[in-house]
This record gives sequence, C-alpha cells and structure tokens, in this order.
Amino acid sequence: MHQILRIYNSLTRQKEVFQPLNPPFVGMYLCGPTVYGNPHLGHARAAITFDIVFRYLQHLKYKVRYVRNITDVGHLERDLDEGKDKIQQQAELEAVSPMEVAQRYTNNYRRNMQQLNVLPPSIEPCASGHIPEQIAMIKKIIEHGFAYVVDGSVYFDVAKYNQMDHYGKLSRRIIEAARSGTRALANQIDKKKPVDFALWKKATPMHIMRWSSPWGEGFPGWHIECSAMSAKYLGKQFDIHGGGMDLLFPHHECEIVQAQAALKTNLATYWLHNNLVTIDGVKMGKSLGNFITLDAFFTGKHLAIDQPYSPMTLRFFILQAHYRSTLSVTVEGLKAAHQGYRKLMNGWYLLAQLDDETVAFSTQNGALDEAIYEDCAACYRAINDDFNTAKILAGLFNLLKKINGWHNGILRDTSVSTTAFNQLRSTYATFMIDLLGLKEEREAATDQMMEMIQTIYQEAKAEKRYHQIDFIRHSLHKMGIAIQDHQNGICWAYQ
RNA sequence: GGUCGCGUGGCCGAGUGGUUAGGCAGAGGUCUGCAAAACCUCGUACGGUGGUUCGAAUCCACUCGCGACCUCCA
Repeated sequence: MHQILRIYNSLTRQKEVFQPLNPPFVGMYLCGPTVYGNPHLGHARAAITFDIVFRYLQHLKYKVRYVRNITDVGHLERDLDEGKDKIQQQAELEAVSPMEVAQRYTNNYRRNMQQLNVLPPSIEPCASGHIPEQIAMIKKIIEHGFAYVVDGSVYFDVAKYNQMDHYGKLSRRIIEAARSGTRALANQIDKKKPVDFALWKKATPMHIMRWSSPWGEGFPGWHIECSAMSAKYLGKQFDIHGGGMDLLFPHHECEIVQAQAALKTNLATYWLHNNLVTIDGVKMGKSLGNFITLDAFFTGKHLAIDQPYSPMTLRFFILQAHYRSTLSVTVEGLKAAHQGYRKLMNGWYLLAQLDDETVAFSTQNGALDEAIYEDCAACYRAINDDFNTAKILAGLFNLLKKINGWHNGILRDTSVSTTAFNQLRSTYATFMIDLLGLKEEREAATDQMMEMIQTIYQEAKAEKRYHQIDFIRHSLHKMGIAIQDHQNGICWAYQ
C-alpha cells in the first residue's frame, strides 16, 4: 500500500510531503540526552516521538540510519567564568570521575528507553569519542573565515556569517535586535560580540575534562558535537533532524550555521521538534527541578503521583497527545492512560482468540465491513498526517469495540467478510504493536498459571463454593488480574 | 522587550468553516450468586467581545489569561 507521509517542518513552518534525498535511504539525527542526571518524562517524550518516526519510516520500507547522540561532554554552565561543565559539576558533587557519571546516566538512559520499548538507534555516538572530528570541523570553520581564536578559545563569528547567510532562520530571529537588551555574561568577555558562540573553550587548570587541540588544552563548545557526529555518520546533508522544542534556539540554529560554514551544505531537509511536558502549567525540566524521573514513575515513589505507572502506561500516555502539543501531567491523566492501555492490550489478546464460532464470517460483503475499512483507513490517514498518534488511538479504540462485541456475543450474528476481518486484525497489530510500540507487560509464566487457576475456579463455581470463588477473585485482584464470567466460559484480563 | 505558541465538557486530549474524535471519570441499563469486564444509552464543550459568512470551536480584529524560547535543558 503506497502511503504519502506529510510531516511538519519547523524550518518552513508547514506540513510537507516527505521526500528523502537518496531513497530508499533515510538519514535521521536526534539530539539525545546530556547524561548528568536520571532520565525524566521529557526524555521519554522525545525518544518515543522519534521512535514512532523511526518505526514508521521502516514500515514504509525505507532503509533508515537513525543516529541519536549521547552528550557526555557537558555544556557550559552560565555565570561560571571558569567554564565548568555540567558533567564535571555533577562529578564533583558525587566525588567520582566525570566519565563515571556519564557512564552511569548513560546506562540508566538506555535501560529506561528499553523499558519503554524504544528501539535502539542505528548508531549512538558520544561526544567524548569524537573530539578529533569536532576539532577538524572547527578548523574548517576557521579556514572558511567564520571563526576566530582568542586566547586558546575559538568562537563562531556570527556577524561575519550574517554577511553570507542569515543566522536565525530556523527560529526566525533577528539576532542583534533580540540581544540588545541582554546582559553580557561573565564568560563571554573575550568574544567580539555577545551573540558569538564557543566552538572550543580553553580549559582552566581546574577543568578535568580536557583534550589537546591546535589552540591548546580545552574542550569542545556547546553545539559542535552534533554537527561533527551527524556529518560523520549521515553525511554532509541528511533528511531529518529532531529534538525537543527547547533545543530549537540556540542549539539547532548553531548546528545549521556550523554545517553551512564548515561544509557549505544545508544540514537537514526536515526539522522536527517535539513539544514539552508540563506539570502544573509549566515546563517539566531539569533546571526547574520539577521533573519526575522515569524510575519514579515506574516505582510510584514521588510525591506528585499516587501509585506506580508502568512503562507501557507512560508510553500510552505520551502517545495520547500529538507530539507538537504540550502534554500536561496529572494523576487523572495517568490513570486514564493506564485504563486505556489495559483495554487496548486486552483487546489484543481477544483478537487472537476470535474464530468462526464467535465471528459470523461471510464470503460476500459483511454488514460490518464498511465501518471496519473506515477505521483502518483512519489509522493510516492519522500516521501520514504528521504522526498523529492521538488519532491512531481513536481509530484503534473504534476497532476495539468490534473485537469486544464479537467476544461477548453482541456482534456474533452480524456478518463480516474474511477480508475485512483480516484487515482489522493486521491493522490492529501493525499499529498497536509495530508502529506505536505498545507491548505486553504480562509475565511469561502467567498464562499457564492462570490456566490452572481458572480450572479450580470453574470447579468451585460448578459446585457453588462461593467463598472459594471470592477468595480467588480477591487474590487475583491484588495482582491486577480480573476473572470474568461469560455465558460461554470464563477468561481473565488485566484490570 | 524580541520571537512564537496555547486557552476545547470534571480530567487528559484530537480537530481547524457545515458531519459523534478518542480515552478516563460520572449517571442509567444489559449480563451476573454477588462481582468484574464488556456492550448499549447519557454531557449539546470549545477564554471574552465584536466582525466576515447561509453557517465558526475552526477565518479576521480587539481583549483577557497561560506558557515556551531568547542561558544549560527532551
């Protein structure tokens, strides 16, 4: 089935039909985490958003190379003229080596992403492993006349660049005007202009993370790592560049001008930005201190939440909103996500059990066919329309009603063609499992155990030993499992 | 101050000129030893004020409120 995918491009501020530079290959780069703290819901949102992009492009048979970096050379902290970076600060706080800190949080990030069923990227490079590439790129920028060296540091010359091109085209800023009211920061004293940004910073004697360079001992600046690593693994120009909205300026803006200055290319065709997670109306973020880590969600150990929320509940929660809208965290919203995920997943099990005893298959057009085709088509329309996962879920819930209807006998006599039924089955599986990446959280041994318990339950029921029945129900209830009596037997489901 | 976005029924959240988004919660019903689940029915929501239009949550103007970026941030 041929699909026309339209995605919203932050660069042009409109939806555009996706056309890769070199089909069937697609290059995609996502700004990953700065590993100086445990991953929170915001990290999950970015990773899941682009996981959907990755999954769908692969579904469309593109050969995708997906690069997501690890920033283990921290960015400069404001107001610190000695230029201590975030990793190093955290390291001093924890009295360990900076690389140990980076490694620990990298491990946590990967573990959390795996729990959320986020597919690993094709390449996951870290900044500290690409110092030579960054130095090489800085040298080119200097050669091309867009950077200058001051006392062991290198700065990008924004004014010079603006003679050739416009610095600020992604965020649509006129830089001079925007900066006129801004105070000069202490560590920017050696720059020509406040808008110039560091490509390389001289290390003070205190600075632990340091590398030698043509300009002396130092460390790379804020933005050069992404430019260097994307160029290395995706080429001078590639298709999709993603990140959180908070990275749009200055980070992505700087990446664009660095690529233009060093390689004379437009970095990426499509720029995608996921919106932020909010709590109590404001952004959830590391610097605000109002974030809830993923582990806190999984264990329920946080003042703002009342109980544990599983990885798949969180994934569902994120997918309920379109990626370009803010997403507000509330206990009620989380509970809704838990229930919604549970229902969708239970439907998935039921779907596997449906057969011609429960479904009135017909060789001709069935009465349900049209509605099923429409719901399936709606799912495809939704994902093709800038990855509208909220609409996909609406489509799946409509299909779920049919599944439940067959299961409980209400739709037993309403005919459906095998073609339509098979389309429902494959659409449900494709979208829920393959594209949205929702998976079962059921334990492997549970099925056999439940079979045994159900046998006991049925025997007790036949002999009207209601005390025993209630005991079984209560015990299972504590484990989050419900036994359900139906006219033609019993089954179990998550509750 | 500059750039931009948002305000949808109790909650989360799609939609962007006319058709039920969806989920959760809530009410009633079917089923049931009692339940649970599922299914059926139920809310006439779009910050405010004007305007355009046969018709606006959706376009325009003004206005009120909230937020993001401009400093590291997903």
